[in-house]
Amino acid sequence: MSDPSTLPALDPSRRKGELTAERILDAAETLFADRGYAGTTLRDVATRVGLRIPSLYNHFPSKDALYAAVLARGIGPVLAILGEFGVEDAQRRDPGSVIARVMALLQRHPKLPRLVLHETLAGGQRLTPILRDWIAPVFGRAGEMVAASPGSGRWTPEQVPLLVLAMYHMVVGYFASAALLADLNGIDLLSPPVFAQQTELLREIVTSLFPAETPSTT
Amino acid sequence: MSDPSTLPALDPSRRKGELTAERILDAAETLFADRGYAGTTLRDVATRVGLRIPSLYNHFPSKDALYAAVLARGIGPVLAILGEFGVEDAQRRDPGSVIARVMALLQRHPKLPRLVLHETLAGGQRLTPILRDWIAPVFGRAGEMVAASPGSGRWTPEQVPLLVLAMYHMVVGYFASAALLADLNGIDLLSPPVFAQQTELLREIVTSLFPAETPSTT
Amino acid sequence: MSDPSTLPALDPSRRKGELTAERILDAAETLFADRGYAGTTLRDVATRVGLRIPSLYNHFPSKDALYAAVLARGIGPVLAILGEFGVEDAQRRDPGSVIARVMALLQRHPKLPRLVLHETLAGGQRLTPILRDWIAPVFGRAGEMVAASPGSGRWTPEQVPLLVLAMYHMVVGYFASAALLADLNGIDLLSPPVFAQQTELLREIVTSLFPAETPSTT
Amino acid sequence: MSDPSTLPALDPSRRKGELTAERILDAAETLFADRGYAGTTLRDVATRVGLRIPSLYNHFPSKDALYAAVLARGIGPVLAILGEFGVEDAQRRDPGSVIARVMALLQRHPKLPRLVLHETLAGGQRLTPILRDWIAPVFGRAGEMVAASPGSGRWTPEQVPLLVLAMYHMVVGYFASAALLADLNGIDLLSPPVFAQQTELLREIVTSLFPAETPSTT
DNA sequence: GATGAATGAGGATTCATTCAT
DNA sequence: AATGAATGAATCCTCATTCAT
Repeated sequence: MSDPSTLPALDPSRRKGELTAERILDAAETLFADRGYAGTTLRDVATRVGLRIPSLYNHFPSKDALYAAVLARGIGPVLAILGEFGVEDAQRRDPGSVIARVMALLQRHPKLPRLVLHETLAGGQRLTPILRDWIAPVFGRAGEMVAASPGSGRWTPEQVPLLVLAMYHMVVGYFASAALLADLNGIDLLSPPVFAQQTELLREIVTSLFPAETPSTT
Repeated sequence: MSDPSTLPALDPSRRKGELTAERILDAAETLFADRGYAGTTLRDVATRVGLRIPSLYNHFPSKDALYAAVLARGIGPVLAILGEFGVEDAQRRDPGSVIARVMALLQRHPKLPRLVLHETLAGGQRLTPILRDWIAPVFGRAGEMVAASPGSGRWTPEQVPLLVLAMYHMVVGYFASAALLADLNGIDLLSPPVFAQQTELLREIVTSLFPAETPSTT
Repeated sequence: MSDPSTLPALDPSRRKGELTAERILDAAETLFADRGYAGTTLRDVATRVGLRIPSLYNHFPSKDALYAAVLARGIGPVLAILGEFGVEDAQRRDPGSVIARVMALLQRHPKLPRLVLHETLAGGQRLTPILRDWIAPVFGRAGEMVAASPGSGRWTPEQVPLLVLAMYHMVVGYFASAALLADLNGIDLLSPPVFAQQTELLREIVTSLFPAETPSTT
Repeated sequence: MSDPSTLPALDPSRRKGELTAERILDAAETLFADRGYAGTTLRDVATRVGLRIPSLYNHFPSKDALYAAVLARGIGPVLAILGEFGVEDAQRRDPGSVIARVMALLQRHPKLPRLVLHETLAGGQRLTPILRDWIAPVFGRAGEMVAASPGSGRWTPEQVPLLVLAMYHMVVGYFASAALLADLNGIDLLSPPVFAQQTELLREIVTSLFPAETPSTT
């Protein structure tokens, strides 16, 4: 994200300001993901960035705006990528690969699920528009993918949205529980081996739910 | 939860006192579940109960204690019931029925999952002991049940905890998303028909994952 | 204002609270009159009362509300008294006595003119409604009084409001300048002798403007 | 005030610089007159000029200095002109013409009275020296003029300063109330017709107070 | 058991100012 | 001359808590 070498020489002063904004976003993302909106203090953010509180206001006009920016920066790219498959993948024989790719994507944005979950618990009051505009379509497309999947014959149309939701929860909840399990059992869910195991598990679960071979007998 | 009709005529003053504590717990439970610990204010609680803030201190010594009491009151009965099956049910042929019963149990305590999820997201810092003492054993027992299930041959021992976790997330996440979906799509996940559908779906999913009859052929 | 001896024994606790509120109003009145709204800080008010800032919020919900209360408490009684004459006095032969009585009234509320003047300078933005409801009628009545005065034949109907305004400014401005002149020349405009002189002057001025005996010839 | 058209072609860069300072003074004058010192923010000033805050510091070393400059620029010319008459006019038969000329002068500097009034209310603490040096002499000269006026026989020497003050307040208060009345009644006191009426009214009032013809009969 | 009053600590935000660019 | 960034101080206000009543 902050890779100066790849960028053509910008006006250095602007560059610096943008970097600071990015660092603020990084700090805020972590804190919001950990503690939620109410539990996060601008003092925490500032301290983490190595600034004084008023300096934050040189980059974001309010705590709310900072939160929105964190969400936008986090959700945007993920949804963009999410939007890419779905068209082609619905036709594939392997729905399990989709969930594996989602996991891989989220592995690079592990704070996002917690961020979204905080919002979800709060009823999305603060940023319902963002959620409405961004998440709803993804759920819709996911439903279409499920419906188009080979093994979807098992499920009634009414079940499809709930099925998507359940898979969503399996994925998102995994990230949500990571911190707690690390604290409780010393197991780091986000460590590569465990993560690979989880991905494999999800793939198997999906495969179970969409038994691709079923139509072969027909 | 606060069901005065079932109580025999108590000494009115004492009963009133208990009722007040109960009413505070009710209000706090709702608010903590909705907004988390940091997002909930004693003012909110007091207003919801129809008291002034200092009165809360006649019943609970601090906000933290109130939170702990809410968690204890919420988690306790559920875990108690959860503890009952497991022994017998592990022997049964139908792991799906277990999850159905959990759903039925949580339907009567719908705020509990959100409460726990808030804690989970926060890393359980505030009340790790409660979680350690209460939740960890349940997970352990659930793992044993899964391992003892007829269809468990599919899963390696390493996968079992992750499998339990995934099912846990499917259940808990469902309650967590209820408020948001109600707000977003107008769908009330907690309405009886949808809830029944979800329960049935989970049962089918579990059945898929533990194909009880399959091994009969082997 | 705070005269406990005349009041029947109230519930002491309530009494105390009301006294505190009154003391806050006193302090705020002085400060708002001296420095205006923006120039007055709650810290100043609290310090002057001998409280900490948050305690102010036990009595007034916001700085704005405190300001409104100060204005209401200050303007209310004055306007009430102002409203009393006008009916009868319009019939009198001596318009100068009215202004003398206004001066006597304001002598007991010397901060009020400065308070109102601050508002006036600010365009009354903050409390236009109060001004509209309270001051406008007084001006209207004053205009009627002027029009009904014996010597009013000199003035055209269009001049009457401007005449009222000019007299208003003579009165109000006197109080506004008091602090400055005390500071600059050491003259205390509010000292009884000077004040009596000013009252007499105003009476003469008004008498000049409404030469009561003139109509006798007509 | 900032009338570029009358200026011969200056060195553009220098001219632009001066213009910027002038524009800052214009903006600040309006804001200080409207909201007083405490109620005016450098952000407001900068926004109104179309600059960022730090740029103001290229032209004025502090908010206080800016305020002083506004006052100096506003008061200076007016006092200069005010100083011109007095000598000659004291001899004239028509004291009403003096006040008419003051009004005409202030019509071109309508913010000045409000600026001064803000200072007056604040006790002149901030800029007492300016007031002492500039305003006191004017009052003194005005007193001399009044004493030298034909109709001054009515007034005792002790009354003269108070009389001057009262007339001062009639004039200054008129400008102070302009904004409020515009807001309240939609009457624009500064519109030419109303202003002419007010000037005429003041002339009549002064004439009443100094009945020039009186000595003729004796 | 309930509450008005008081308060230390801390919340987000604004302000005037400085400095490097 | 203009400005983005940074900041100490102070703004209004809220919070959890205590205490006397």
